Amino acid sequence: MLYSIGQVAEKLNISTYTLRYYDKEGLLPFVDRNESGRRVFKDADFNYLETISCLKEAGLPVKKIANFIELCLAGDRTLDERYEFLVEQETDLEEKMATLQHTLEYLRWKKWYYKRALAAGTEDVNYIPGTTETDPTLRAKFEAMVKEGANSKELGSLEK
Amino acid sequence: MLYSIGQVAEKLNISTYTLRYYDKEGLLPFVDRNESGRRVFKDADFNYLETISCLKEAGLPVKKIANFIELCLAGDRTLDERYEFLVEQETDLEEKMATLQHTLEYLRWKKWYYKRALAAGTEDVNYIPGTTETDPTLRAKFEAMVKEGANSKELGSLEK
DNA sequence: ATAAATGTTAGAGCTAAGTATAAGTCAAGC
DNA sequence: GCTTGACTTATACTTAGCTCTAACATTTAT
Repeated sequence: MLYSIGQVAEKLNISTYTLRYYDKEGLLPFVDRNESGRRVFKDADFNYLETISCLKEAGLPVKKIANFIELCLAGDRTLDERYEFLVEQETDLEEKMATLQHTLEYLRWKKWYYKRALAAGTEDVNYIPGTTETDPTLRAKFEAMVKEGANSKELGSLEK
Repeated sequence: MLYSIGQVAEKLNISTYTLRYYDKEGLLPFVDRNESGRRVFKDADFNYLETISCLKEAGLPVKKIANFIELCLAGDRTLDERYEFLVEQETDLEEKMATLQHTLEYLRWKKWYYKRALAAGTEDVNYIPGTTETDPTLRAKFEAMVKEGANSKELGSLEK
């Protein structure tokens, strides 16, 4: 089964512009051309396209992805390099997810903060009396509540 | 306690250029100026700066963050809007983390794929014999191995 | 009191990742 | 045989988020 650039674009939900851009940047050296110079994608190419999409999702710049694809086409002598590359990406992504987890916890704490303020009708309930600074004991209270109430009614009341 | 733009930049590990850029984009309307027009940050501002950094971490564009900061300065009448904003960001981030989890799983699968290839000295062990296409039963084998071997020696052998 | 450091603004420049345009080629349907 | 639509290349434009420069002011240390 063979595919034109337009068909691939549609399948992957990206534009033909993007695909040509990727090709120019060296992400698609495996794509064949027909007699009149048009790109012809084959089924096997979708494996590469999946890898490209995954590495993009992981946040890698196009040049690094091009690099990896190059290694893939270079044959068995680059197997170890490819493995090390993946180990590195795994580590980076794990770190990224850990910081996103902290970000998420911050958002939840702020949600709780505003829920409290909404209940009182004013943000003042979260401030040190007489100031406009957040009561520094408040976050600890929130954390305690999350900890004990995980999966219970306590947490349920945090949700919508 | 008061801080110059340079001191804040150092604390936050960002450049003064970036801070001025943020100010220009409306992220820092709470920052005061002294008689000669220089920015003067106060302790209370670090709460906002923490929020800004969190929202950046979550991947929000600068304009949306400026929007939220504006709501914060508008007083209690925007409490509900701020709460809804946070709910939306929480949802978006949860979705983002779910797709990153898939990405991570793909990276681990590929790591396993290359570990197999390395052990054999050639990628051919992963192909349908005679072709250059990946054996389609392979990923299921990997998934099964992950599932049963979670936290055991099986998984340990996947690591370095 | 003078040099060095730090600040100010306006505006130019840079990088990444597309996105669009122009001018042309090619294959299919009427 | 001619129009339509999908393709080709090269090149220009766009957006986001900085990053830097220039020209000038102010503050700090010697």
